Amino acid sequence: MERAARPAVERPAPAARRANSHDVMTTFSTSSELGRHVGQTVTLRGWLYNSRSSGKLHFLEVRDGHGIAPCVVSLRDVGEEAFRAAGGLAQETSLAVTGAVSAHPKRPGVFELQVKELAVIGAPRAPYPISPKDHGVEFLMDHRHLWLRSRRQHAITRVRHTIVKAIRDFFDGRDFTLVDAPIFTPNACEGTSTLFETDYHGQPAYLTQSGQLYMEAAAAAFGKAYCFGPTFRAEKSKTRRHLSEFWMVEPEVAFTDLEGVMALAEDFLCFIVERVLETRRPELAVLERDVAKLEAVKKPFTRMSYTDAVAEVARLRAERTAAGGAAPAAPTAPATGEGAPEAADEAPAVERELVWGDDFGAEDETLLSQRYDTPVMVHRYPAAVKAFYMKKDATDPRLALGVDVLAPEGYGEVIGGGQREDDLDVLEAAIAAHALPPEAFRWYCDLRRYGSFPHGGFGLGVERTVAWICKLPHVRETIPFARMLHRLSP
RNA sequence: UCCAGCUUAGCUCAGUCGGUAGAGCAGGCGGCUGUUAACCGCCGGGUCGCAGGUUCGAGUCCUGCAGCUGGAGCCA
Repeated sequence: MERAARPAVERPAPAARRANSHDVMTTFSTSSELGRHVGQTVTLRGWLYNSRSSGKLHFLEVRDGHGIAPCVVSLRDVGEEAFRAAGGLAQETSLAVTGAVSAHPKRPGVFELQVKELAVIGAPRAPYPISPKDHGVEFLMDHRHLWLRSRRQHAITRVRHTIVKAIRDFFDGRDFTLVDAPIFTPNACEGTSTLFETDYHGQPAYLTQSGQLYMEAAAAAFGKAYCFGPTFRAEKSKTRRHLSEFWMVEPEVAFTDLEGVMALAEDFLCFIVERVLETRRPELAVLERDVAKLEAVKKPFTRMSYTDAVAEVARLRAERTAAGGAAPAAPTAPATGEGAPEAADEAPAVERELVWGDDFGAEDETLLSQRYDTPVMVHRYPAAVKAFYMKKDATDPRLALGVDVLAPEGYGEVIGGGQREDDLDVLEAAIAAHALPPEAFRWYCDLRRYGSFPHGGFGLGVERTVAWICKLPHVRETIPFARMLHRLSP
């Protein structure tokens, strides 16, 4: 689909590089376009991903950023000197190979190059650290700058790209205006989470944990608005679902209610999944993702009140105990050549009874979300466990009009949101009840002071969404350079 | 912060009852005309995380520390 701009060094003359040119030797191509050049001679530039040899034949897998093309070097075609050189190339040598394109004799739909010329652009100065066998998580994360080259990481990153594009297309297509929220904030948006503190010209400032409050201001200005950017949490979380720096998209809509927010979240997730299925089948195949599970993500999603969910969790826990007491299976990815880390066995959690008023634990979310093929929308939580800005349910003031969307297959919360408190007096009382500094929220209260309006929105965590759609065991593989409790480099 | 597990070659791991270090990959050399993490033969490669203890003797047992991994809490 997208085609990268070609750097200047690749340029002979633009006209000579057109795919329809039958001009041999000057047609540059990419591995993903080889099928359009059968019978022609093209040049590929890339890196040696792996090679095998069979006496008078070398098989080079050339990785060019788009895909990996099999290239066959025959002693008969290139002569003894070039043949020997081709056999001695180290992994990740950058090179240019020129040859005729043909269909792969054994793999339908795969095209290979019968090499006539091979030029080394840059030979590695040391053996490439990531060999084609298994590696551990720590080693791979230490070499993240190189790990990105691997087939599996390439596939994940391209799915992430498509998800990010789908997010923008969805909101842009529905007349939302992009309103960027600040990264530096003077105080905790929600007053609860642990934030990263910085020195802002002599006064403390915090890295944002949410753009939501700013989006409420944007909703009053634009009707429908969203922000999309990095978000920071300083909690010392060490789990497969947490990063210190992650990306979040936060739409906010004027004149809507909880039902409207849920309908938007539902359409949004369906749009993202459909887009990935439309454009990233090859990448999902590399990841050995069961696409039937994604194809099942269709409207309507299961909607369940918190009160019903508590009963459901209690039932599921009892069922599990009866079935042998095993903890719910954690999401795992198939182990592949690049050493996909296996999820460790779940430690059985200390099981205290879940009573009405408690928030769900991670295990409860897993239990619930494994139960259904579609995401599950759990709504109307106890107000006591939710943020101060959530609007109370008029029919039961113990409840807040919030919703969490749990992704299927045990992935848990990918969206959190709801309807906001739009009554100035109630909001000011909530700020006082949470012991928050009223002056810091004066501008936020202004939104209710000058033409208040019912409104709501949600936040979607990009990395958790990528992990779910790719069925990855850990969010650290969903972002190019993860920032975690014990990971600040590369 | 708490709980559990792990730490042996560049990488992934094995190492029995406490008796003095082993495989695969990567690297080097050689072989093979359709390989798919190719395969076959040969070669080089070790401060067994660190500190202390028990013992005639510790990779192995004990104590402490460090690092990592997973989980809890918090959350997207």
